Amino acid sequence: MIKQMQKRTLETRARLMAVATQLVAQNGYAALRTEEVVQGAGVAKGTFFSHFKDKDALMDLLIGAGIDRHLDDMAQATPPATVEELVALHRPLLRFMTQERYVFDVILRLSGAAAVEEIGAIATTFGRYIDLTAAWFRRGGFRRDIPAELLAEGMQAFLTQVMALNFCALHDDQKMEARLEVYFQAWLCPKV
Amino acid sequence: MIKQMQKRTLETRARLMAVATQLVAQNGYAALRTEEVVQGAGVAKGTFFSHFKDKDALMDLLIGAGIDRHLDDMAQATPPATVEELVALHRPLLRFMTQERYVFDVILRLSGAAAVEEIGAIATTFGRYIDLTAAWFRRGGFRRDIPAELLAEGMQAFLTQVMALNFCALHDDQKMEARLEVYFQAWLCPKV
DNA sequence: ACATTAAATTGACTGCGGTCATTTTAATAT
DNA sequence: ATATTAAAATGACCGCAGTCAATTTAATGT
Repeated sequence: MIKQMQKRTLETRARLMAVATQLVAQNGYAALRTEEVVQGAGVAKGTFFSHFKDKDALMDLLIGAGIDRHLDDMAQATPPATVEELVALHRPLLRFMTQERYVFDVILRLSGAAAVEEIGAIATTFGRYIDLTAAWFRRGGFRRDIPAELLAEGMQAFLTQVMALNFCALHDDQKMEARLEVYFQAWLCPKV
Repeated sequence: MIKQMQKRTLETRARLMAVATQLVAQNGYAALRTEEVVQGAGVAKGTFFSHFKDKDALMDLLIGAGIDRHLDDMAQATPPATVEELVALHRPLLRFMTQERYVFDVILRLSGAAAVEEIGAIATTFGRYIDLTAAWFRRGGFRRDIPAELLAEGMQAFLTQVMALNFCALHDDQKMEARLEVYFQAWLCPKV
């Protein structure tokens, strides 16, 4: 049966993922070594790369899952009516994405799919983010002279900007959120 | 004399830079190998790393110089009065920054200084970009409800966004500029 | 049972960035 | 001239991601 072979494959992959998740929980993302993962899973180095294109592909899944959890929470919450609420809703996501410089780098690198066919986990979450925030804007309460999708894309741009600036000097959550609020205000509620 | 020692140091560094520049002109940024650079300069591997913290530090200088050349041109040009002119002014810079995926990655990684003390070449050019565009906005012609500096920072955010999206699917300058115009219009000339 | 075949796994090997104890160079003191 | 000393240069070495020809596993045909 083909099922059998697939089963072995899936088991190995699940084992690799489980070990990787465990190691990340222990030592963080940047410290993850493929060598440790394969040792923990009891397979050879090459097996790792027959399951994942490269280390980034694994990170894409791990970090993408993390982002997804936060988007779930955001989708669950009541839609924000003010910029303050909007910023507050972003806090956990922001914290997750900037927990390590390495994590942010990976997100930046993988936030756009390399090709149309193979859209990665992180790139998918960015699409989700656009959909989610666009839905908020369609409910009204913010500027209406441009499409909600465009508003959402701008959010993404400013989110990235704020996180990038955050790594410039000293890591300071307070500053990050303050800056985000300024950007969001200017983008979502222009007073011309 | 202390001068003598400094001279040797400067000569070696200049030789490394010259060889690196030459190699990049030949094969592009991503293909540069430190091994080739030191061989071309006639020094040992370790010498490279006593002159540059890491490979990124060299790239910072090379790419930073490239960006600076384009900023020189932009500063020379007559200040843009419309969004179309603004986008047109960005064309060469945009082309340079997206000539290689690797170049864009390096720019993203180094656009924020890691620490306050050591602001790199690329990070400096981003400061220059803010100053330049802020000066344009202070002349008027665009929205005035927020500080020119903030407007400029938004430009940077959208510029990054457009370049990132550019690497998502097929590389297409036309689309990149079109998208940039939409963003700039919405950011600089809100019609609320 | 046995042969065939395709997928899954293996691990020695490569490429390349980066390190560091050691050696060389050259400026200054005696 | 010679000793001293600090900077500069050296290159063997390391860590780690990623490769690939060879081997094992397991499903299918006869």
